[in-house]
Amino acid sequence: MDHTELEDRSIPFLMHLIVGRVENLVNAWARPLGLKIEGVRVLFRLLAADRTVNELARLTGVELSTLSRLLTRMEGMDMIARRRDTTDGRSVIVSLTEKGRALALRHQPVYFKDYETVLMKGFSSTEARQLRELVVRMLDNLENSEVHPRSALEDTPNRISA
Amino acid sequence: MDHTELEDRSIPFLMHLIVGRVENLVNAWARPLGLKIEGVRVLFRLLAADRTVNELARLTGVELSTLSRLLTRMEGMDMIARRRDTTDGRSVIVSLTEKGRALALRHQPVYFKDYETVLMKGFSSTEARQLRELVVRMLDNLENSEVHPRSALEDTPNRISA
DNA sequence: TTTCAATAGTTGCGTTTACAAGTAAAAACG
DNA sequence: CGTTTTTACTTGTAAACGCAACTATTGAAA
Repeated sequence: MDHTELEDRSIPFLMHLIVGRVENLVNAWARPLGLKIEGVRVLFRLLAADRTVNELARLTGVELSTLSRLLTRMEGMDMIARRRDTTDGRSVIVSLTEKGRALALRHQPVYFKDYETVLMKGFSSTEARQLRELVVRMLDNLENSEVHPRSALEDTPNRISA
Repeated sequence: MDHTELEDRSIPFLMHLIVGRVENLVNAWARPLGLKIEGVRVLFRLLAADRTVNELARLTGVELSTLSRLLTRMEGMDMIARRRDTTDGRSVIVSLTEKGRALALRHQPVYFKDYETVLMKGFSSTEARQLRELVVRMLDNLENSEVHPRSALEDTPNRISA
């Protein structure tokens, strides 16, 4: 697709396209492992430390119920293990199995570099730095603006039937 | 969530978070209309011109079968109409109904501005321009790099059982 | 032509998703 | 303490997703 054809050149839409394509690439890459991008994120995240399900959800951006079922699958593939926290019986601690750790260790170094490399090909180090800064600020904006844009209804004088 | 906690500050992941949050906001905004973000995109896109299903898919980034079913729903809500192309019997031309056009016209001006405004709050015009340029270049990189990063399997000396 | 291939769109189907409801443990309250 | 609320996670359910298979039309090949 030639994006120059796109009339909608808004930042959110362009970013949507970029993210979608990266996810497709990563999903294809991770298919032989039986994972999709969320699973890959979980795997790599657990390299740094064991995590509760809640922490994992927060850190990977995966919805909680989705994550719970993903963990069940990854458990079945012997990549991760769940154990109940002994000090807080509500929490479940997720950790890598030996197999999961080997997998993560083997692929992590390549993974992050590869995708950022493709994405930011031809970027000067200054541009790369600027981009990262701007992206972080956008995320800040989203999190600090508790005030949502007005809804389609508030915006609408006469009610539209669903 | 405080993104400063995130260890993974890679551009793809940060963009993933941003896009996800924007989609949630837009979905909430569009719920009273019976639409989600893809439907909103279709609606606004059709303001400029009638389109075939294929064109719409390409222009909105929605997968074809998903789009087909979305169109059926939007047809049921009397927002769009489908008619077969008389010059090419394979194509279906999608257009706005009167109701759909009114809806799109009412909301479009507000919509784009609102979300870009939230996202890029506090950005100087220079920063905004830089961001747009960098984003477009990332999209270019994805589309020109036909060479995918090597797959997890090629990368893996000993095969991992699925 | 007749046949074969390519394009456009829809639908069948198994998987995944997200919201909400459910279970269970801990914390807060009185 | 007993009661209520909050927190952590899982599961039920209906809807949505994407791949692949299918139908139909057009284009190319021989």
